[in-house]
Amino acid sequence: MVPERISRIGSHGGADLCRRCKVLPMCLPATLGQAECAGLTALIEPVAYDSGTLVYRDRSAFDHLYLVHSGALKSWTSNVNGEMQILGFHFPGEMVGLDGIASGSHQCNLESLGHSELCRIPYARLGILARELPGLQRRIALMMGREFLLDHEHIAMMSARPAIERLALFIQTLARRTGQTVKHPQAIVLEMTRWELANFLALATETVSRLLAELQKRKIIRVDRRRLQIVDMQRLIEISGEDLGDLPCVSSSAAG
Amino acid sequence: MVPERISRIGSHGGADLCRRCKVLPMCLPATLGQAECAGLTALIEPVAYDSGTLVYRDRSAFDHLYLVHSGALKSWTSNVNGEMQILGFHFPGEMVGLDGIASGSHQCNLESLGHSELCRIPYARLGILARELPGLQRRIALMMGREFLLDHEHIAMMSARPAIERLALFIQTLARRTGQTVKHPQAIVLEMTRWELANFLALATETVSRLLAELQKRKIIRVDRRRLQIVDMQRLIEISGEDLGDLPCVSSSAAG
DNA sequence: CGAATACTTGAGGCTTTTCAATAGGTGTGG
DNA sequence: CCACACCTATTGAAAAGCCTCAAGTATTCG
Repeated sequence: MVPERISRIGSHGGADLCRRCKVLPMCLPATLGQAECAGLTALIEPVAYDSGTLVYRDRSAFDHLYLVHSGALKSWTSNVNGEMQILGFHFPGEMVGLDGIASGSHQCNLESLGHSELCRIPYARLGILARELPGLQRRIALMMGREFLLDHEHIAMMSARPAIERLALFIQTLARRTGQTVKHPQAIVLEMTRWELANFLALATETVSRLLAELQKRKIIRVDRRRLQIVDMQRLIEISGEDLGDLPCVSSSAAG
Repeated sequence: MVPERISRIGSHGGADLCRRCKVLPMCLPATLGQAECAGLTALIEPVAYDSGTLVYRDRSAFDHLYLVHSGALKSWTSNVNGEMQILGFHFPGEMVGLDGIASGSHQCNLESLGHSELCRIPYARLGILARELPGLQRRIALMMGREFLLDHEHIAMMSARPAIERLALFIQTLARRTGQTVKHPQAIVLEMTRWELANFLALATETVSRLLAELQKRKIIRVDRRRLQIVDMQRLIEISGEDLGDLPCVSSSAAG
């Protein structure tokens, strides 16, 4: 039932790991100077996970934080009946593992959806380094702050009461987090199954399927299996009743 | 519509502010030594807010973090239709204001439910102090980590599909966060209205009212206006389908 | 190519919402 | 102190939305 943990050294790597990285602008070292960046890079261990494998397990010891380099992941817990509850999806540039900080052990499972690459950072050493590098300290706080906002978006999304509003909000957040521009929306790849999407939104898979079909019929999106294209962003925003602003904390706006 | 901001110097205060504080074991300085604690205390400004007043406003500048000393608060945003969406309730010992870290401006409103007292801490100076005091640095991370867990609990709660499960989970979390013991449950005071509770759980107020009545009829709780007494914790856990463990990060278990 | 999995579509039923009316509680002013 | 207004909470009946069950189609993987 529970997938085996499989990790291996990721293909990304090297001394200037971060400075070459394509997600640098939205990642932890975004605004760091060369020296600070080098200090951080020295801590990073690239790791990779195949579809369905666990990066960490609920109740396992918390030793590392992770930055998503490529791919997508889900974090989940199971209740007493053994039913999976998906707590969040995680995309490149985002920080993962924060659920372990409070108690010293992880409070959920982190599982790779497709193949994904992450940067693993020893938490204790990161804290020590942050004391020497104020820029890094600020940046860590910013990244954590962004995770709060993502959780709050999730909460707001689940509160949207007509199910189609929930779905419309999800598509918006997905577009932002996978780096879509509002003007020229590219095809989004849904890394998760309909079941996972439904679980995330607290809906039935059949409902998700039906509502995706309806949005397509109304020419707001085009959807074909895992490919999703936003056709009419304006109407998508109208349906969702909320225009999510830009994601904070990417390099251009990361002055704080 | 939006309440005026009213703040005044809180009645709690003094040089050994924290060391006398009744919520110390679950608060930021819980495990700090005397010197560290003194450094932190020097930064703290006690403030108090009356029912319905705002501690901070959506989009206002982020300069301070807060620790709840007494009372209870809600954080909320409004969507394009002007409808309030409650993102969380906040109780003594908890850290508030984290929504401002990522962008440098708050992303929601923080409003006092009843009368409440908070400890206001300048964020920039806290960061500087944390660099000198590793114990404080760890403690800040722990407190933030706890807020992640609370958000995840909220998400899991909203995913519980029969509404009565959601309500049962809420009552459990409320009992924990207001310092109830499992063995001798005291009367809990619901600081929020039924409307606010319903909004938080993404339910209709009428549904909340009906389900509270049902839980009472089944002799699992006793409820009278804002007073709520848990009668049968075991069955409450059975209904909710989840036994929430102890809240991490209180002083006894805050070694990490 | 066959089996297993993922997705779609339809029909009926049930939970929750909505609408509406009533009861209870709180605060103000006479 | 009581009457009144206002707000909050409760309760009922009807409607709607979403879920469950069920069948069928498509896709992936061995």
